[in-house]
Amino acid sequence: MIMSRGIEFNTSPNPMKTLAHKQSDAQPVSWAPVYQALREAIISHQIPPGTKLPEDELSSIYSVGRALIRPALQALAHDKLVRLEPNRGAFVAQPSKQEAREIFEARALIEPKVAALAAQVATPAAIKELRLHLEHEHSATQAHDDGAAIKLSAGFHMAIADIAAHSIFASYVYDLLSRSSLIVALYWKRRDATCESHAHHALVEAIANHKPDDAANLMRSHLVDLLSGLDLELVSKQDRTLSDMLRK
Amino acid sequence: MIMSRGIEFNTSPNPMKTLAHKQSDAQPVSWAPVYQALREAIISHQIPPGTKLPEDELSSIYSVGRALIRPALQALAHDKLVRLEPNRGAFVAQPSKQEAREIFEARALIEPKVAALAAQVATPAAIKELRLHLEHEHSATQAHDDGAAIKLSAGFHMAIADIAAHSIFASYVYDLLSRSSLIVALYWKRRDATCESHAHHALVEAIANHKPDDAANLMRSHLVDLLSGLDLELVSKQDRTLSDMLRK
DNA sequence: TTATGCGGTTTTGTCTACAAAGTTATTCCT
DNA sequence: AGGAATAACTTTGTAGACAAAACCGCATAA
Repeated sequence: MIMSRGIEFNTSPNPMKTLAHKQSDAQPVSWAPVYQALREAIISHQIPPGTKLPEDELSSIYSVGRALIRPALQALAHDKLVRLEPNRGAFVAQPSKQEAREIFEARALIEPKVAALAAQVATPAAIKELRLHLEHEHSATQAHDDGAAIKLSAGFHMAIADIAAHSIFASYVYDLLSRSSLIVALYWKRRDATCESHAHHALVEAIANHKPDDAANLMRSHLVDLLSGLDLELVSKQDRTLSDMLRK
Repeated sequence: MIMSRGIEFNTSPNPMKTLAHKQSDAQPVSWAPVYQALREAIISHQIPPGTKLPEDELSSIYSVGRALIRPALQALAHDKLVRLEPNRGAFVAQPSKQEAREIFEARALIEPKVAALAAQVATPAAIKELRLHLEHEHSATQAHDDGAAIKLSAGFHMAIADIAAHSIFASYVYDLLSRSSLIVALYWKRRDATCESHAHHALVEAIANHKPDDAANLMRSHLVDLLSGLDLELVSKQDRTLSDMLRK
């Protein structure tokens, strides 16, 4: 078993349990471990955007045949986490600034609605778990563990989507969050990530007190804050592709 | 070339042009013709929900190797149009009533926003095309061509999403519309589809006059109308799975 | 008569090999 | 010396074959 780069996966009976949060479209297929491992590695910034993902390299890393690598890459391509170029191979996606803006616009529409739903149906147990999540975030931020902080921040939003118990919205939130992770890797400019925890704290209170409107508004402003931490000033699409070509 | 069931596809340079409306995530891969043909067949109710899709049958129908069938089925599974059961095969998806409700809730959130966006940015050319679309719908309804009417009705919503020029929202609308097609196949109770064209007409006017709020409200009420045409009264999830087992 | 166990058949899952396309480096010509 | 064409190499795309799992029918026993 070759296990380089520190990427690991187990072949337990239910391989989808690998992730911290349950996957909305969990299909118990055999290439799931590869998919999950790669997805985790991309989302947690272990593999930077633009990295080439050669099939036989992955094949030897995970010690499975290429037949299991291909569907995993295809699934990641459908998630827009990798870009498949015919006869060229797979690369970790690099969302354009335009895409980044649109993703955050979509989040600004969907996540407030999800937060309101969560505030309506949250059980005491769910709220307790949410507070626990907040604790973890806080300790990760204090320990300056950037990787864990990023993952936990996304996990907080996923947890709210789980509470809302709406499979469609949840899958969209998962989709947008994973792509947001790529956006953060590319366009994050502010290094002081302290501003977030206060917003999360207020959100938990609104949800715990069953105030849907407050939760929605807090989520909306929180997303505006997040967006303001990105460097997305206008560049024309032509410039973007030109610089792409020059850089490459 | 074996072409049964009337399903056809061409292998033109850009196989994605087969569909009436451009696909948001158009990847110029070789299995695209199979994917498009199957997707079209499912959406247009040529293949009813629950139908098994054996790999080698599809392989002989489209006269391609199974290696091209598998990724196509996988992509359709990601779209939630087919369900992949390990070691069992692929089946056309059968959304539960719960899923159906959630899908229409998602549409009720996203499509009004998209309609408002379209009303803001619609060009005269786009409006003209929208009116043309309306004409086609009208003639299909008058000719009692149910299949065409269903497809054109969805096409109208897709056209609005195209005008809005927001790739994320557009892909979500496409996703929700294709799944709505399955829902209609399963749960449609009203056979008089005449009510729709008036709502579409009013929507076009709101978009043409650049009134985003009106467009959003019209879209919202239109979706409520559509939902009321479905038979989705409560059945407990336990009952649902039980009846599933009995029926199968 | 009904239920259970066994075996054949069908269908999916995976691997290996070959073909095609792309990329890179080298060489030759200007 | 610089640029273009060509050749070698690398990587992906596709087909075929084999193995494993599930399904169906039949026989046998309670």
